[in-house]
Amino acid sequence: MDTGFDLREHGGVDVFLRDCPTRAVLDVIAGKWTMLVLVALADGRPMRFAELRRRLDGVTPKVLTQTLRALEREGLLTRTVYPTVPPRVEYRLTRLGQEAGGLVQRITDWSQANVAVMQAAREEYDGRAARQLPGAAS
Amino acid sequence: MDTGFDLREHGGVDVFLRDCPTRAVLDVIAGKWTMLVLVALADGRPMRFAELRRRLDGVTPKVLTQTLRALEREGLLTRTVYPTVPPRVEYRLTRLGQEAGGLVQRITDWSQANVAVMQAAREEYDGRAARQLPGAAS
DNA sequence: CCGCATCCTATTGGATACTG
DNA sequence: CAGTATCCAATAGGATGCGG
Repeated sequence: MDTGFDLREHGGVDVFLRDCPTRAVLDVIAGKWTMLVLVALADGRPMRFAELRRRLDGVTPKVLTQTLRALEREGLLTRTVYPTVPPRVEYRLTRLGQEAGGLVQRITDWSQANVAVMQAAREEYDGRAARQLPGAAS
Repeated sequence: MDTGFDLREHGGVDVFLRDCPTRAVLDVIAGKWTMLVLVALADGRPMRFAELRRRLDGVTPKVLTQTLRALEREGLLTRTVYPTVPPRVEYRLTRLGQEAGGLVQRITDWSQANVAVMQAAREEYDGRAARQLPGAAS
């Protein structure tokens, strides 16, 4: 179980070096749709491709597939094909995936609770920027 | 305080529509370095530009600036300039930012605890893929 | 129904050099 | 020290159409 990385060699738990394994995980969940998939499946209930596609409004099939494959590769998701006709494929988070989904859901819950605050911050920031760049027209 | 979005109009709390405000937040923290910045500053201690740059090994000044500005815009970070010479600029998470940082840190902690499992999953997945695409050479 | 193949664009991120 | 400016590369993401 050697991961080829020892935090102690690099001076502490909070150093973010180029080859830190945490980065690999972060890079995966940083995908545009990944966290949404994780939250959608966080409760452990399996879901079919089309259903996921509907819940993630705007995702194209290609990108959804890529996202699902990446999660499968990481061991967070299982893909089960039922050889029926028409074909039926179910996606379900593993135990590990559910843990991740739960953590991500905390973030989405938190952000929903603070949407208004952040929108206000954004507007104030943009307003300040606009005043400092007095622009040409009207 | 109207955000222009009412979840009830769209059929539930767990629908991820194109204009869902949660998406905006997710898009911000999904940046390649954003979560690392959030964790680095999660304890509330301010940090200077160069110090951050050292901790996020590999980040270029341009990208770090972009990341910091995005967080500032969202109201998660404050940028304080001390008009000394040489110049001194401190970055510090707001209360909101610290909350976010705490949540992200749970994810990084979790991923560090499960690095080995995920690496194993990755290798098994890749191995299976290699066996199914029997490749040309040797 | 699931999702791959192809092609294409846009955005992100990086390298390098330079400035207040 | 703390960035900005410029240019460039990578890749993520999207549109469309077909195949099992």
